[in-house]
Amino acid sequence: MVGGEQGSTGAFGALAAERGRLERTGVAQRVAEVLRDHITEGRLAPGTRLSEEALGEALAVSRNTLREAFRLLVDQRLVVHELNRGVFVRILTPEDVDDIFTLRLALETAGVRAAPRAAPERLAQVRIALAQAEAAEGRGDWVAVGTADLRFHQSVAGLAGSMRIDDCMSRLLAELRLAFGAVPTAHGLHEPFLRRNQILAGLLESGESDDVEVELTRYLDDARRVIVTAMRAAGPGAPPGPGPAAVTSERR
Amino acid sequence: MVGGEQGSTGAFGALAAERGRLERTGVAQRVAEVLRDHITEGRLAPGTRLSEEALGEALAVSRNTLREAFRLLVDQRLVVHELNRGVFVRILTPEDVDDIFTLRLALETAGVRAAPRAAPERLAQVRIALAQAEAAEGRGDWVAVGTADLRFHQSVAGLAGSMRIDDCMSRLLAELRLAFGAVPTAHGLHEPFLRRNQILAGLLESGESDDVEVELTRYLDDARRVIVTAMRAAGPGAPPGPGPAAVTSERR
DNA sequence: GGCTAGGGGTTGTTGAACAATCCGACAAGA
DNA sequence: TCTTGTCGGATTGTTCAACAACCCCTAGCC
Repeated sequence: MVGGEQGSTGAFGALAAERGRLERTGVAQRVAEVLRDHITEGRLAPGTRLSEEALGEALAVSRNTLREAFRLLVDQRLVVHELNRGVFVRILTPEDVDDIFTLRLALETAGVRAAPRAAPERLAQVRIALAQAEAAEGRGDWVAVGTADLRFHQSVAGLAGSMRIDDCMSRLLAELRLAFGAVPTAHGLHEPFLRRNQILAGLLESGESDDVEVELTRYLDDARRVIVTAMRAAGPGAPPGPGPAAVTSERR
Repeated sequence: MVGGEQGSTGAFGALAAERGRLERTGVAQRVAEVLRDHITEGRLAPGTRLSEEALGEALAVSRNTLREAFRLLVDQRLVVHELNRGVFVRILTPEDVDDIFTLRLALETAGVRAAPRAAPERLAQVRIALAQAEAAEGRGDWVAVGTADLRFHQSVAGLAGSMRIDDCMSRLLAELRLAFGAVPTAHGLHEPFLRRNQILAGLLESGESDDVEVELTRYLDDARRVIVTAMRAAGPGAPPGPGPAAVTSERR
């Protein structure tokens, strides 16, 4: 997430890929990660207010550090900041989901278009994600299927070989996770899309660029529709997660 | 930039659109704007180190507020933050420019694809930007031509009608401005691309979707090549701007 | 020459304080 | 009853000062 490397891969190019892991993180970044996990896992319901004082005490960090963490989360669109009112866990509207899928289509299309010229590692990533999804399906672990599904699409966009596209995409998918709180993670929801992921992958390997594109467009269109209708059905005011968050108060 | 409105336009729907204007801005945001302008106009050369102490004194804001502003600039990728080392004005490598154009192609392609279904205001924006560029050309104001050119492409991507695509795109173009410091703003540079903007617009109006796409691809490919070669020619260590920045020290 | 230890300077983090702002509640008036 | 004005509590915005942690550079050592 830091991003500003100007690369000079020395003789240890293989190690260079691991750079990001030892990138030392300040307290603020770690706080942001904790909050991000809580949000994307639905433990902090959308609309929840994140009080500086309460959270600062709960996490044992100063207000200033917490505010720094908030800025990172605002950057990822997981929370919104309103002047003199504080920060709130983002509420995704159906219109947001619509918008997200528009951008998603653009990014993934860029990926499949570049597929014939893509680096072998990138294609491998696609296969790996698909395999993970299938394995999770075998175990009946549907939340893992969901994760693998996101990773699959992340790597499809990754075929473009562009750092910025990767970035955009992961940001987008994190945001999309916010909507998953509204749609129950069920068998029937993921199963058909897993099949279509396999179809997509197959088309990708066979190099039928145009076919992949039309299938991808249909795929995303259907997925969008499923999520939007699920959101509309669940309706506002009914975030299904059991709300154990005592640290924070609701939005008005 | 705040973004989290969930609309309930009452009887004053017309006014609701103006909401964003009274969105008050904190000191940090204004500081960030000042710095952004200085950077994009080349008054702060890439690689310049932005010392918290020096800048805080120069702008008469506290270190904490300044750090808040830095976060916003990091978000826009205009500066990079290195832990325990500080923030530096971003140095764009040719690889970065390459990457930027990959994403740019994806976004603008999304725009032209949606052109047939685009809202009339969006199409109007394209025409306006083009007209502005032509007017600036008539005046011989080549920096204005450059600005209008960016706005033109921004509105092309805008045809997709997606808030997030607009966002991505403006972010991208701000970043691209960083590279413009390395390429002299000259007649010969902009003039051919202005012509091709006109061609693009013409194709857009006539609805020849496929033709627009291939022309756009060629266009961006050429533009990328021009900028990259210009950067390579200027080479590292020769940022052409006269460096009046006494507030800050160079990077090592 | 190459390596280690130390020092100067910068950033990271904290805590406290005050000002600005928002929100809800209460009261006064039509 | 409904609207409007005003007040007070609570939260955020901003600043300041201090210390710890860290990086880079240099001096000295082998």
